[in-house]
Amino acid sequence: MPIPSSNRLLPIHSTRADVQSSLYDISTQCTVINYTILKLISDENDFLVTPVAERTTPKKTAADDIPDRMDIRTIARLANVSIATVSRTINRVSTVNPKMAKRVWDVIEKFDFVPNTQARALVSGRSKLFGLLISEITNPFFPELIQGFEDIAVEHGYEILVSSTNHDPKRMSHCIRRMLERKVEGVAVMTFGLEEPLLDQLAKRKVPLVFIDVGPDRAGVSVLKIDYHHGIRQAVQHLAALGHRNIAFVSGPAGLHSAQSRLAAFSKSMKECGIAPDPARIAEGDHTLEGGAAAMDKLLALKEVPTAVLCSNDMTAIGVLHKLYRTGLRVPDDVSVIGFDDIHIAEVTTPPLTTIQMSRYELAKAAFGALRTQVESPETVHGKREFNIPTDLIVRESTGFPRGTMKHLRKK
Amino acid sequence: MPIPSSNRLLPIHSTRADVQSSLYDISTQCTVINYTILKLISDENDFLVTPVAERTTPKKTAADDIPDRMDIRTIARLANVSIATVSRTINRVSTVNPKMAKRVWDVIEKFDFVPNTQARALVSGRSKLFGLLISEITNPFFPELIQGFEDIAVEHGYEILVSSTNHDPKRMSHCIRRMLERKVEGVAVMTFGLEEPLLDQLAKRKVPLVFIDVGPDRAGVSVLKIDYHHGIRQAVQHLAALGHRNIAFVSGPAGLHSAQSRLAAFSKSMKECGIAPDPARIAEGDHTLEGGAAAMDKLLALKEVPTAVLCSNDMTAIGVLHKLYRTGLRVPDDVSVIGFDDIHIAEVTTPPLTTIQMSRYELAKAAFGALRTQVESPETVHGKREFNIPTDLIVRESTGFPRGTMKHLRKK
DNA sequence: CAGCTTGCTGCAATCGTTTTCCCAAAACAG
DNA sequence: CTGTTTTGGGAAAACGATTGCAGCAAGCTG
Repeated sequence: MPIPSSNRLLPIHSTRADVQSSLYDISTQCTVINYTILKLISDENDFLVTPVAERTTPKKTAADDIPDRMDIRTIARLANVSIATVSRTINRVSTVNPKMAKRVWDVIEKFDFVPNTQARALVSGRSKLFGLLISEITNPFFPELIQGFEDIAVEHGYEILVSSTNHDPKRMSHCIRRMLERKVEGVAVMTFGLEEPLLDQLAKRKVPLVFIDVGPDRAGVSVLKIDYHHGIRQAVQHLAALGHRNIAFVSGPAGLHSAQSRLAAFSKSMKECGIAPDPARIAEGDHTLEGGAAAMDKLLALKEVPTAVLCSNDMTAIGVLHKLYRTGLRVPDDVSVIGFDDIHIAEVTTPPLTTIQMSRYELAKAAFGALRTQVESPETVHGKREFNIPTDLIVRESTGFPRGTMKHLRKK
Repeated sequence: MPIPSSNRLLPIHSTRADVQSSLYDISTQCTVINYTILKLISDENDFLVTPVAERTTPKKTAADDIPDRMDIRTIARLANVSIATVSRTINRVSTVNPKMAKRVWDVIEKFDFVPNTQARALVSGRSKLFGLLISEITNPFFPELIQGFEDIAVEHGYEILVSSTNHDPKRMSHCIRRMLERKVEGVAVMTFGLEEPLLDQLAKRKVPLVFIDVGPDRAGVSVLKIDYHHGIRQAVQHLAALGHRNIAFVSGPAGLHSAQSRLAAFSKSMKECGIAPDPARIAEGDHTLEGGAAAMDKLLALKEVPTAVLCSNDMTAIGVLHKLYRTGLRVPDDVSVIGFDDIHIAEVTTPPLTTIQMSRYELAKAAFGALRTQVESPETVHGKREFNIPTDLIVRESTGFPRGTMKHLRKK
C-alpha cells in the first residue's frame, strides 16, 4: 500500500493505529482522496458508486447518498474497522480507542445510520420494551399516565407498548399475546383490576409485573398500593364539616378491585365521621361519563335526594355533574359533588370539580422503577414488593353547604 | 427403531408420513410413551427432564412444563418435524399436510408457544409496525384517534408505536429516531402541522407517510384533506341564522397549519354570510384549555364583547366555557360557544357543547388504509394521494340567540 | 532484549425466524 | 413395471446486530 506523503507530519513514536487514524483523518478532508485511499485499503470498490454521485452534486447531497443497505457492516467498511468495533462504539464500550470511536461516529453521523432494534434485541436478549396495560385510553386519566410512563421510560432507554383492554377479556388476552410476541421485559398492569387467569401467560414466562392495589404474591411482582383511604377520608370529612349527612357514593364496576377498595374506604370513612353508610345511597357506576349519569339517575329517584355525591372517579363525577345540570339542580347549591383522580379537565368543569388527587406521575414513576429494578437487578429483590401511592383532597367549587342549611352563608 | 405393535391397525397402503403420524397420534395418548418414542426417534434425551416433572405432578402441570427455551426449534423437535414445517404451519402455508399441521398446532398450543416477532421481522424484513405521531396525548381527541387506529391496525395484523411530540421539535426528532430504530413500515403524522425538516429522516428512507391537510408532493406520501370549510360554514350559518353578527374566533397556534386552515375557513364563511370578519375578534389560542381561557380573556376586554365564539378545537372551547363561567356570563344566554372536533366529553359540558364533528374513526381508517396500500402494493399508486374527510356541525346547547335580542323567544 | 502484562481489535458464533432450493416419495400415465 | 409429474418436507442460508475469545502491538520489568 503506497503511503501518502502527508503522513510525515506524524510524531516519530506513533503506533500503527495512529498512523492509520491520521491517514484516515487526512483523507476525510477530501472525499475523492478519502474514497481512493479506502479503496486501496479495503481492496473493495463496489461502494465507490456512491462517491461518484456525491462528486457530481457536491452541495446538498448528504441526504441522498445513503447506500440502500445501511447496516453496521457498511459502517464498518466505510470507517475501515471491524463490525465488532462499530458495535462497541455504538454501545459506548469503554475499551474502544477514542480515535477509532471518533472515526466511527463520523461515518455514522454522515450516513444517518440507525441501528436495527430488532437485530439488537434478538441477539442481546434485551428488547428494552415494557408493556403498559390500561383499561381504556379514552378516560383522560390514562393518557396522562401513559405520558408519564413513556417519558420516564424513554429517559432510561426503554420503549413502551401501550394496550387498552376496554375491560374486554378477549381484547386483554390479545394484548398480552402481542406483548409476548414482542418479548416485553416487563408489564405494568394499570387496569385497576386483577384479571389473574389472563395474566398467567405472563407469569408463566416469568415476566416482571407491576400491579395496582393487589397482585399475586410471587417473585417478580410489585404492587402499587394506593392509599385510597387517606384521600377519601379527607373528602368525607370535608363534606361532614360542611354539614352533609346524606352522602351518596357512585362506585365503579363491581368487578374492579380498585373500585371496591374505594367503596370500602368510603364506608370506613363514613363510619369514622359517625355517619352510618346507607346501602341505598350507593349506586354502581362503571367509571364512564354515561355510567355516572345513569347512577345519578338512580340516586335522584330516592325519596330523599342526597346532598352530596362522592364518585369513584372523575369521569363518573363529570357524568353526575351533567345529570344534575340536566335535572336543573345546581352544584354545589343543591348537591355537592366530589370526584377521584384529579384529571386535568376537572379544573374547568362547571363548577370546577373538588376531587381526590392521585398523582399519575408518581404512579408512572413507581411502576417504571419497580419494573426496571426487577429487570436490571433481580437479585436485589425477593418475592413481592410494595409501594405506597398517596392521595389527597383538592377542594374546588363543586362542594358547599348542604341545601336548606345555613342559607345566610351561601350567598357570601 | 423398534416399531410399536399398535401400528398394525394402519391400512395396508399407508404412506410413510401416515405411519409416522399415526405413531405420533397414538403416542400422544400417553405422555410417557410419547416421550419415550420421541427419545428413540430423536436420539436426544436432554429434554426428557421436563416430562419427568410432568409425570410427578400429573394434574395441573400444563402451566409449568415450559422448557426454558421455547423456540420454533423446540417445537419442531417435539412435533418431530423440521423447523421449516413449523414455520410454514404457523404462517398457514397451504402446502403443509393437514395432519402435520395438526401435530404442530397441538404442540404449539400445549406449550403456549409464541413466535418471536423480532426474529420474524428481522428475516422477513416486515416489522408489521406503523408509527403514529400525535401532538399531545392529553388532548382527548388523540386518544380517541389512537383507539381507532390501533383497532384497525390490530385487525390487519399490524402493531402501532405511538409517540406524542408535545409540539417540541426535539421530542419529535427523538420520536422519529425511535421509529426508525424499530423499523416502522409507515408513519401517520397526525400532528396537524407539517414539520418538514424533521421528517426528512423518514422521507430519506422512503418510509410511507400520511399527513393531515398538507404534505410534500412525492411518492409514498398520502394526505388526508379535512374539509374544514363545510363544518365551519355550517357553524357560522347557524350563528348567523340565530342573529349573531359579532362573532369571534379563537384560533389554534399560529404555527400549526391546520389551525390556519380553520381560521381561513372561518373568515371565508363569515364573508359568505355577509359578515365582515374583524381581526380584533380573532384571538390566538393554542388548542389547550388554558389557551382557550386566555384567549377568551382577551375577547372579554374588547369594548364590544362578542355574542358568539367559534373555537379551533373543543379543548379551547371548554377553556372558553370555563372563563365565561368565571366571568359570570351565561352560555348560551350571554355568549354562544362552538367547538371543533366533537370529543366525547363535549356532550357533557355545561351546557353541552355545540361543535363541529370530525370523525376520529374516519381519520384513523383513512390513515391506516393509506399506509397499508403504500406498504402492501406500492405499485398501484404513483405520487401523492389524497383523501377527503368530512366535517359536520352538531348542534347542542351552547348556542342560542344573541343577548339582548328576541328576549321573548329565549325563555321558550 | 527476552518475557510478561495490558489494551484494543477482529473473528466468528449466536439469537429465532423466514424462505429458497432441492430431493424423496407418491401419484399417475402408458 | 417403468418413466414422468406432482407434492410436500427438510437443509441451510440469510437477516443485522452482540459478545466471548484469541491475538497482536505496545509498554513495562529486570
